[in-house]
Amino acid sequence: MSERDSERSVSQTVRAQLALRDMILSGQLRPGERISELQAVDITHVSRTPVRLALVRLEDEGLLQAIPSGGFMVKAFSERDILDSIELRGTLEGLAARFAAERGASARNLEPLKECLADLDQLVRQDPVSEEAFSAYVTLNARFHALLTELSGSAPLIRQIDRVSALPFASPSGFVMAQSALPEAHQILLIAQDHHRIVVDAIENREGTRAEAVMREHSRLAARNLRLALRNRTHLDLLPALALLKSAAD
Amino acid sequence: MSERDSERSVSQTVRAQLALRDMILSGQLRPGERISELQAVDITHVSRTPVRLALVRLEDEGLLQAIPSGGFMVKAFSERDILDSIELRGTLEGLAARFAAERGASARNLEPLKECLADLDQLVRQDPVSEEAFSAYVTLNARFHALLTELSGSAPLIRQIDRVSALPFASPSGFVMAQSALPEAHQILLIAQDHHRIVVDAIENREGTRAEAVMREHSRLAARNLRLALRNRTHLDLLPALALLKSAAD
DNA sequence: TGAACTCATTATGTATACATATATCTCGAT
DNA sequence: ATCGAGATATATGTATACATAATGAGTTCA
Repeated sequence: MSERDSERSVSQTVRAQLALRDMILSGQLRPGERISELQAVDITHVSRTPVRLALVRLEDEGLLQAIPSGGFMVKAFSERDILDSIELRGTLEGLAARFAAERGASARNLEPLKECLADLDQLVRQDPVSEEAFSAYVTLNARFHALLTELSGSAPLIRQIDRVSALPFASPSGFVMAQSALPEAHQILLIAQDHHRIVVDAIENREGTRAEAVMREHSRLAARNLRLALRNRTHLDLLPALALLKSAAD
Repeated sequence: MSERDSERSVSQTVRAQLALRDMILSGQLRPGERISELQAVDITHVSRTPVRLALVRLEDEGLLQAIPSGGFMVKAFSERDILDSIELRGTLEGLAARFAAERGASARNLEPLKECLADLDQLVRQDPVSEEAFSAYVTLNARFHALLTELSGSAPLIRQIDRVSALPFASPSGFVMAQSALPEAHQILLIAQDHHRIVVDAIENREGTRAEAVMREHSRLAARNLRLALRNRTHLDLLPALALLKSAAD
């Protein structure tokens, strides 16, 4: 019921944006495919005006690409693009961690991050990590990264990180679920959590360079997960984001 | 004449975007001020539909801020925001330089960058740098940074750098003209050019870390210029970008 | 057979009318 | 005098009609 309420209260523009985004990420609209406004109108059942705004928003979200002669097409990403986006996020989160450290995040501001860290600890402790635990991990992990980003205290940086993380395959939790299907799952989780711990410690001790380096390395776990997932091509269904991957067959 | 042609050929949306951007950067629309669609219609003489698109574009350009209840206001930046944006650009350009170095930019791709470097050398050699030389420097400097960014070969990274550099005070050439009025002008120019030379050298020798570090430091010259310009409050008129600065008086 | 041109179709660009939400100002009551 | 309610004005949200540009199919000519 609350969903129907929110559906009613939300603007047509947002509704269209959500619907189109879903179709792109689920692969119903394929990379390279042109997406005309009228087609989008049919899909979303809203008129051209909000549809057009939704398309523009999806463009700067990075999911669509403007066609020079007008209109939009679904953006296609190479594996390299994805890896670069991950490295990019790592670099920005590294900067955020450095800012937090150098500027002396107050104990009060560090508190939520530490709580989040403790919650994550509890999850990671289980040896065979249950499916639900993985799902909870994804949520908490996202929260940890969001808190860390906030801790930088830099609005321009927060903005950029949010923009990069909007691409599902570049987001901090983008490949965690895929990882759950891997034999190395628990091991990677332990390493990731160790990174989390180190970063908080470094920030607390004002070790900017250390905090930065660790966050950079941390993001490379996502790259590792991606490569592993692509190799054992099982469970790719856990990665809707890969619908955007340029297939080599094309 | 060509200007009139281009004015005619360009879409109303772009025209509105340009007009509004000018007014924001020139300070005719002040930070914090709400900018209603009808007001924008009056200013730009185009109808609400393209005006609205222009406003959305200016929002993700970073010049406007969405108001929760709808509409937009001119974004206000603190001095800290500006400094952070510069550091952010430096970090991203550093990553671009590292990519270029690690991935082995080919001699053929390095050529244009080296030419640009040589052109800059000639300008910098003059001791009292003329006004025109400064202006030429701005152009060439922008070109150098663009070429370097391209050299990373990473579309996602290029995109991000372009986004950051869209803010006038974060762009590589944002404070060069202001610098021209300073007594330290020539000295800073020499240092900047030395950075340029080192970065090219590092890329050529595949020294990724060195290239990255130098580009980071390079961006801090802009921060230095900003501080100097704000201190000797003369020649602030050379910095239209500062129209966006939150005044302490407010 | 292939290249180019024409015309029909379909796309986007723009303006505007209408609907709805939000802010403001006045007036009245406490 | 201050607070609150209601009306008025003004904002944005949405739909749609019309204008214009791009696209593609079919045909004709070299």
